[in-house]
Amino acid sequence: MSIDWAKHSRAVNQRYGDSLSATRHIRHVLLAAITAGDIMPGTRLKETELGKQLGFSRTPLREAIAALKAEGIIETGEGGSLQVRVLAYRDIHALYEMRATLEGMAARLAATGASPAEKLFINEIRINETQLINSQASAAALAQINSKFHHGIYLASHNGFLTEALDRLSRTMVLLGPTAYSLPARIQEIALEHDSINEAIQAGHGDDAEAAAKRHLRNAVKARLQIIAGQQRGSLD
Amino acid sequence: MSIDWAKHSRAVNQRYGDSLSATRHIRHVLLAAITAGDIMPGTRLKETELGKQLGFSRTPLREAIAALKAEGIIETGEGGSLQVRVLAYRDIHALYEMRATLEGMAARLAATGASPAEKLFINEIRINETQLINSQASAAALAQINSKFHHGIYLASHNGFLTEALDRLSRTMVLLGPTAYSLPARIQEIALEHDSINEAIQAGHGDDAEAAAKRHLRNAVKARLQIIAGQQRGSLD
DNA sequence: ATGTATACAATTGCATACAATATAAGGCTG
DNA sequence: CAGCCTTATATTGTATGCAATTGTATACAT
Repeated sequence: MSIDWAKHSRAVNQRYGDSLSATRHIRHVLLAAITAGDIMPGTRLKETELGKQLGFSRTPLREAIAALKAEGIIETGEGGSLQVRVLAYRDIHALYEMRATLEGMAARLAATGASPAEKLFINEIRINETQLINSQASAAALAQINSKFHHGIYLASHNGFLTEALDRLSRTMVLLGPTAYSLPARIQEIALEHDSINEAIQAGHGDDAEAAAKRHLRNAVKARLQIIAGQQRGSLD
Repeated sequence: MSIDWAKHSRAVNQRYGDSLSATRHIRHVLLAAITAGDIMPGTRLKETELGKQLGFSRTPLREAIAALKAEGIIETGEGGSLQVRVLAYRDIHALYEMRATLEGMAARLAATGASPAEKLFINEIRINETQLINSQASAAALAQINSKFHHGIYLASHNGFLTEALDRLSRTMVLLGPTAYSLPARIQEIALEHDSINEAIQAGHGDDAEAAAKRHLRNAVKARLQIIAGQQRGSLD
């Protein structure tokens, strides 16, 4: 069976406009397909086939892939074959360890350096999230508002390199599969943890914000491990 | 005047072997040229010209450039023209702020989690550095052993994402120009600061290691600002 | 003299074609 | 029948060519 590339393509056009270069368009489409779970880690990607399906020649496709390789989303196998990166178990810990440090840093900087407008913006997202949770929104919608909340904090750190590093980590995280919003019990916890972070930021307490963000991430690993344990696909693929 | 690409090409072959794909080879050569200061930030890169000089067609060249764009080393100007990324003044602070956090994290992890062999290895590099300083080695040689020292700590953190993020930052730093080893007074300070970090790691004191690394980076920014002030090229390029 | 429009040159973006290499299958030999 | 070598096929790596866009220079008008 084949993947519905047209759907992802439309989504990318809607999000970024249809004036993207082929290379950038393809990059976003591939990321969307991986995020949606249409392409699982370990899946082999064949240039000719992909190019035909996407309706582009191999040249822009290869450039998009070169960028994704530089980001660590796609890797080359032994014979130069391409595949979606497979994360090892210890990578999960390393990934969350990094995110804990960087999210902590971002939260601290946001608390101490965000403008009043930025703080209001973050608070608004937080309120929005509560409404969505109360209205039993879908896991996808919750994951999206969650992204917004975190990204708002990244931006408020006023550090472009930090923002980019965290964005990159987020993109890498999609390799782990479904988000924690598939766990009903975790949703309420997330809300509380986001509240702690938000409150510390609003109050301008750097130490508290950092600590709250780190706590949040520690709990996130735990939830992730729970999901993985639940999947129990075993090691025989 | 033209750049001596052959020199960089040879250096890359010597370092990585001559079996690299054209794309990867070109990527390393470009990085080397930027690091050496042969190509300054803001310099416009023309594909046709570069390809002819390097002896490759535009296809692998463009793929290498796509990777460097993803890394933030090369950026596209308004009209899609390529140029070496120009860092703004505030980028310098953001960059060092990031490095301080990540180097702190790496030093802490190295102190608490490095294997005995890794600790010995780091210590050996540190001793080596002292010898080089005492023998009045060149700035380039000192910069190289400095890289080794830091990279050794990255690896000892046992966190691949952290190592990669720090490597990436290091590559971005070459955009800032000459290293602090051009300042004689700074060399002795660096030795002392490295000693603090090393001692904390050897002793297994995570807090101390992190603090020492952060101190080291704070002083590094100061030295960097001094260099920039000394250059005083003004803002009229 | 300055601002603007138009034509031309230069450069990037994309596609196709070719070369090299890896994978897989089939036949041959021990 | 098993193992290995040979060959055919599939896939990646590289080169070239064309189209579209952008930068630049010159001429004209204000």
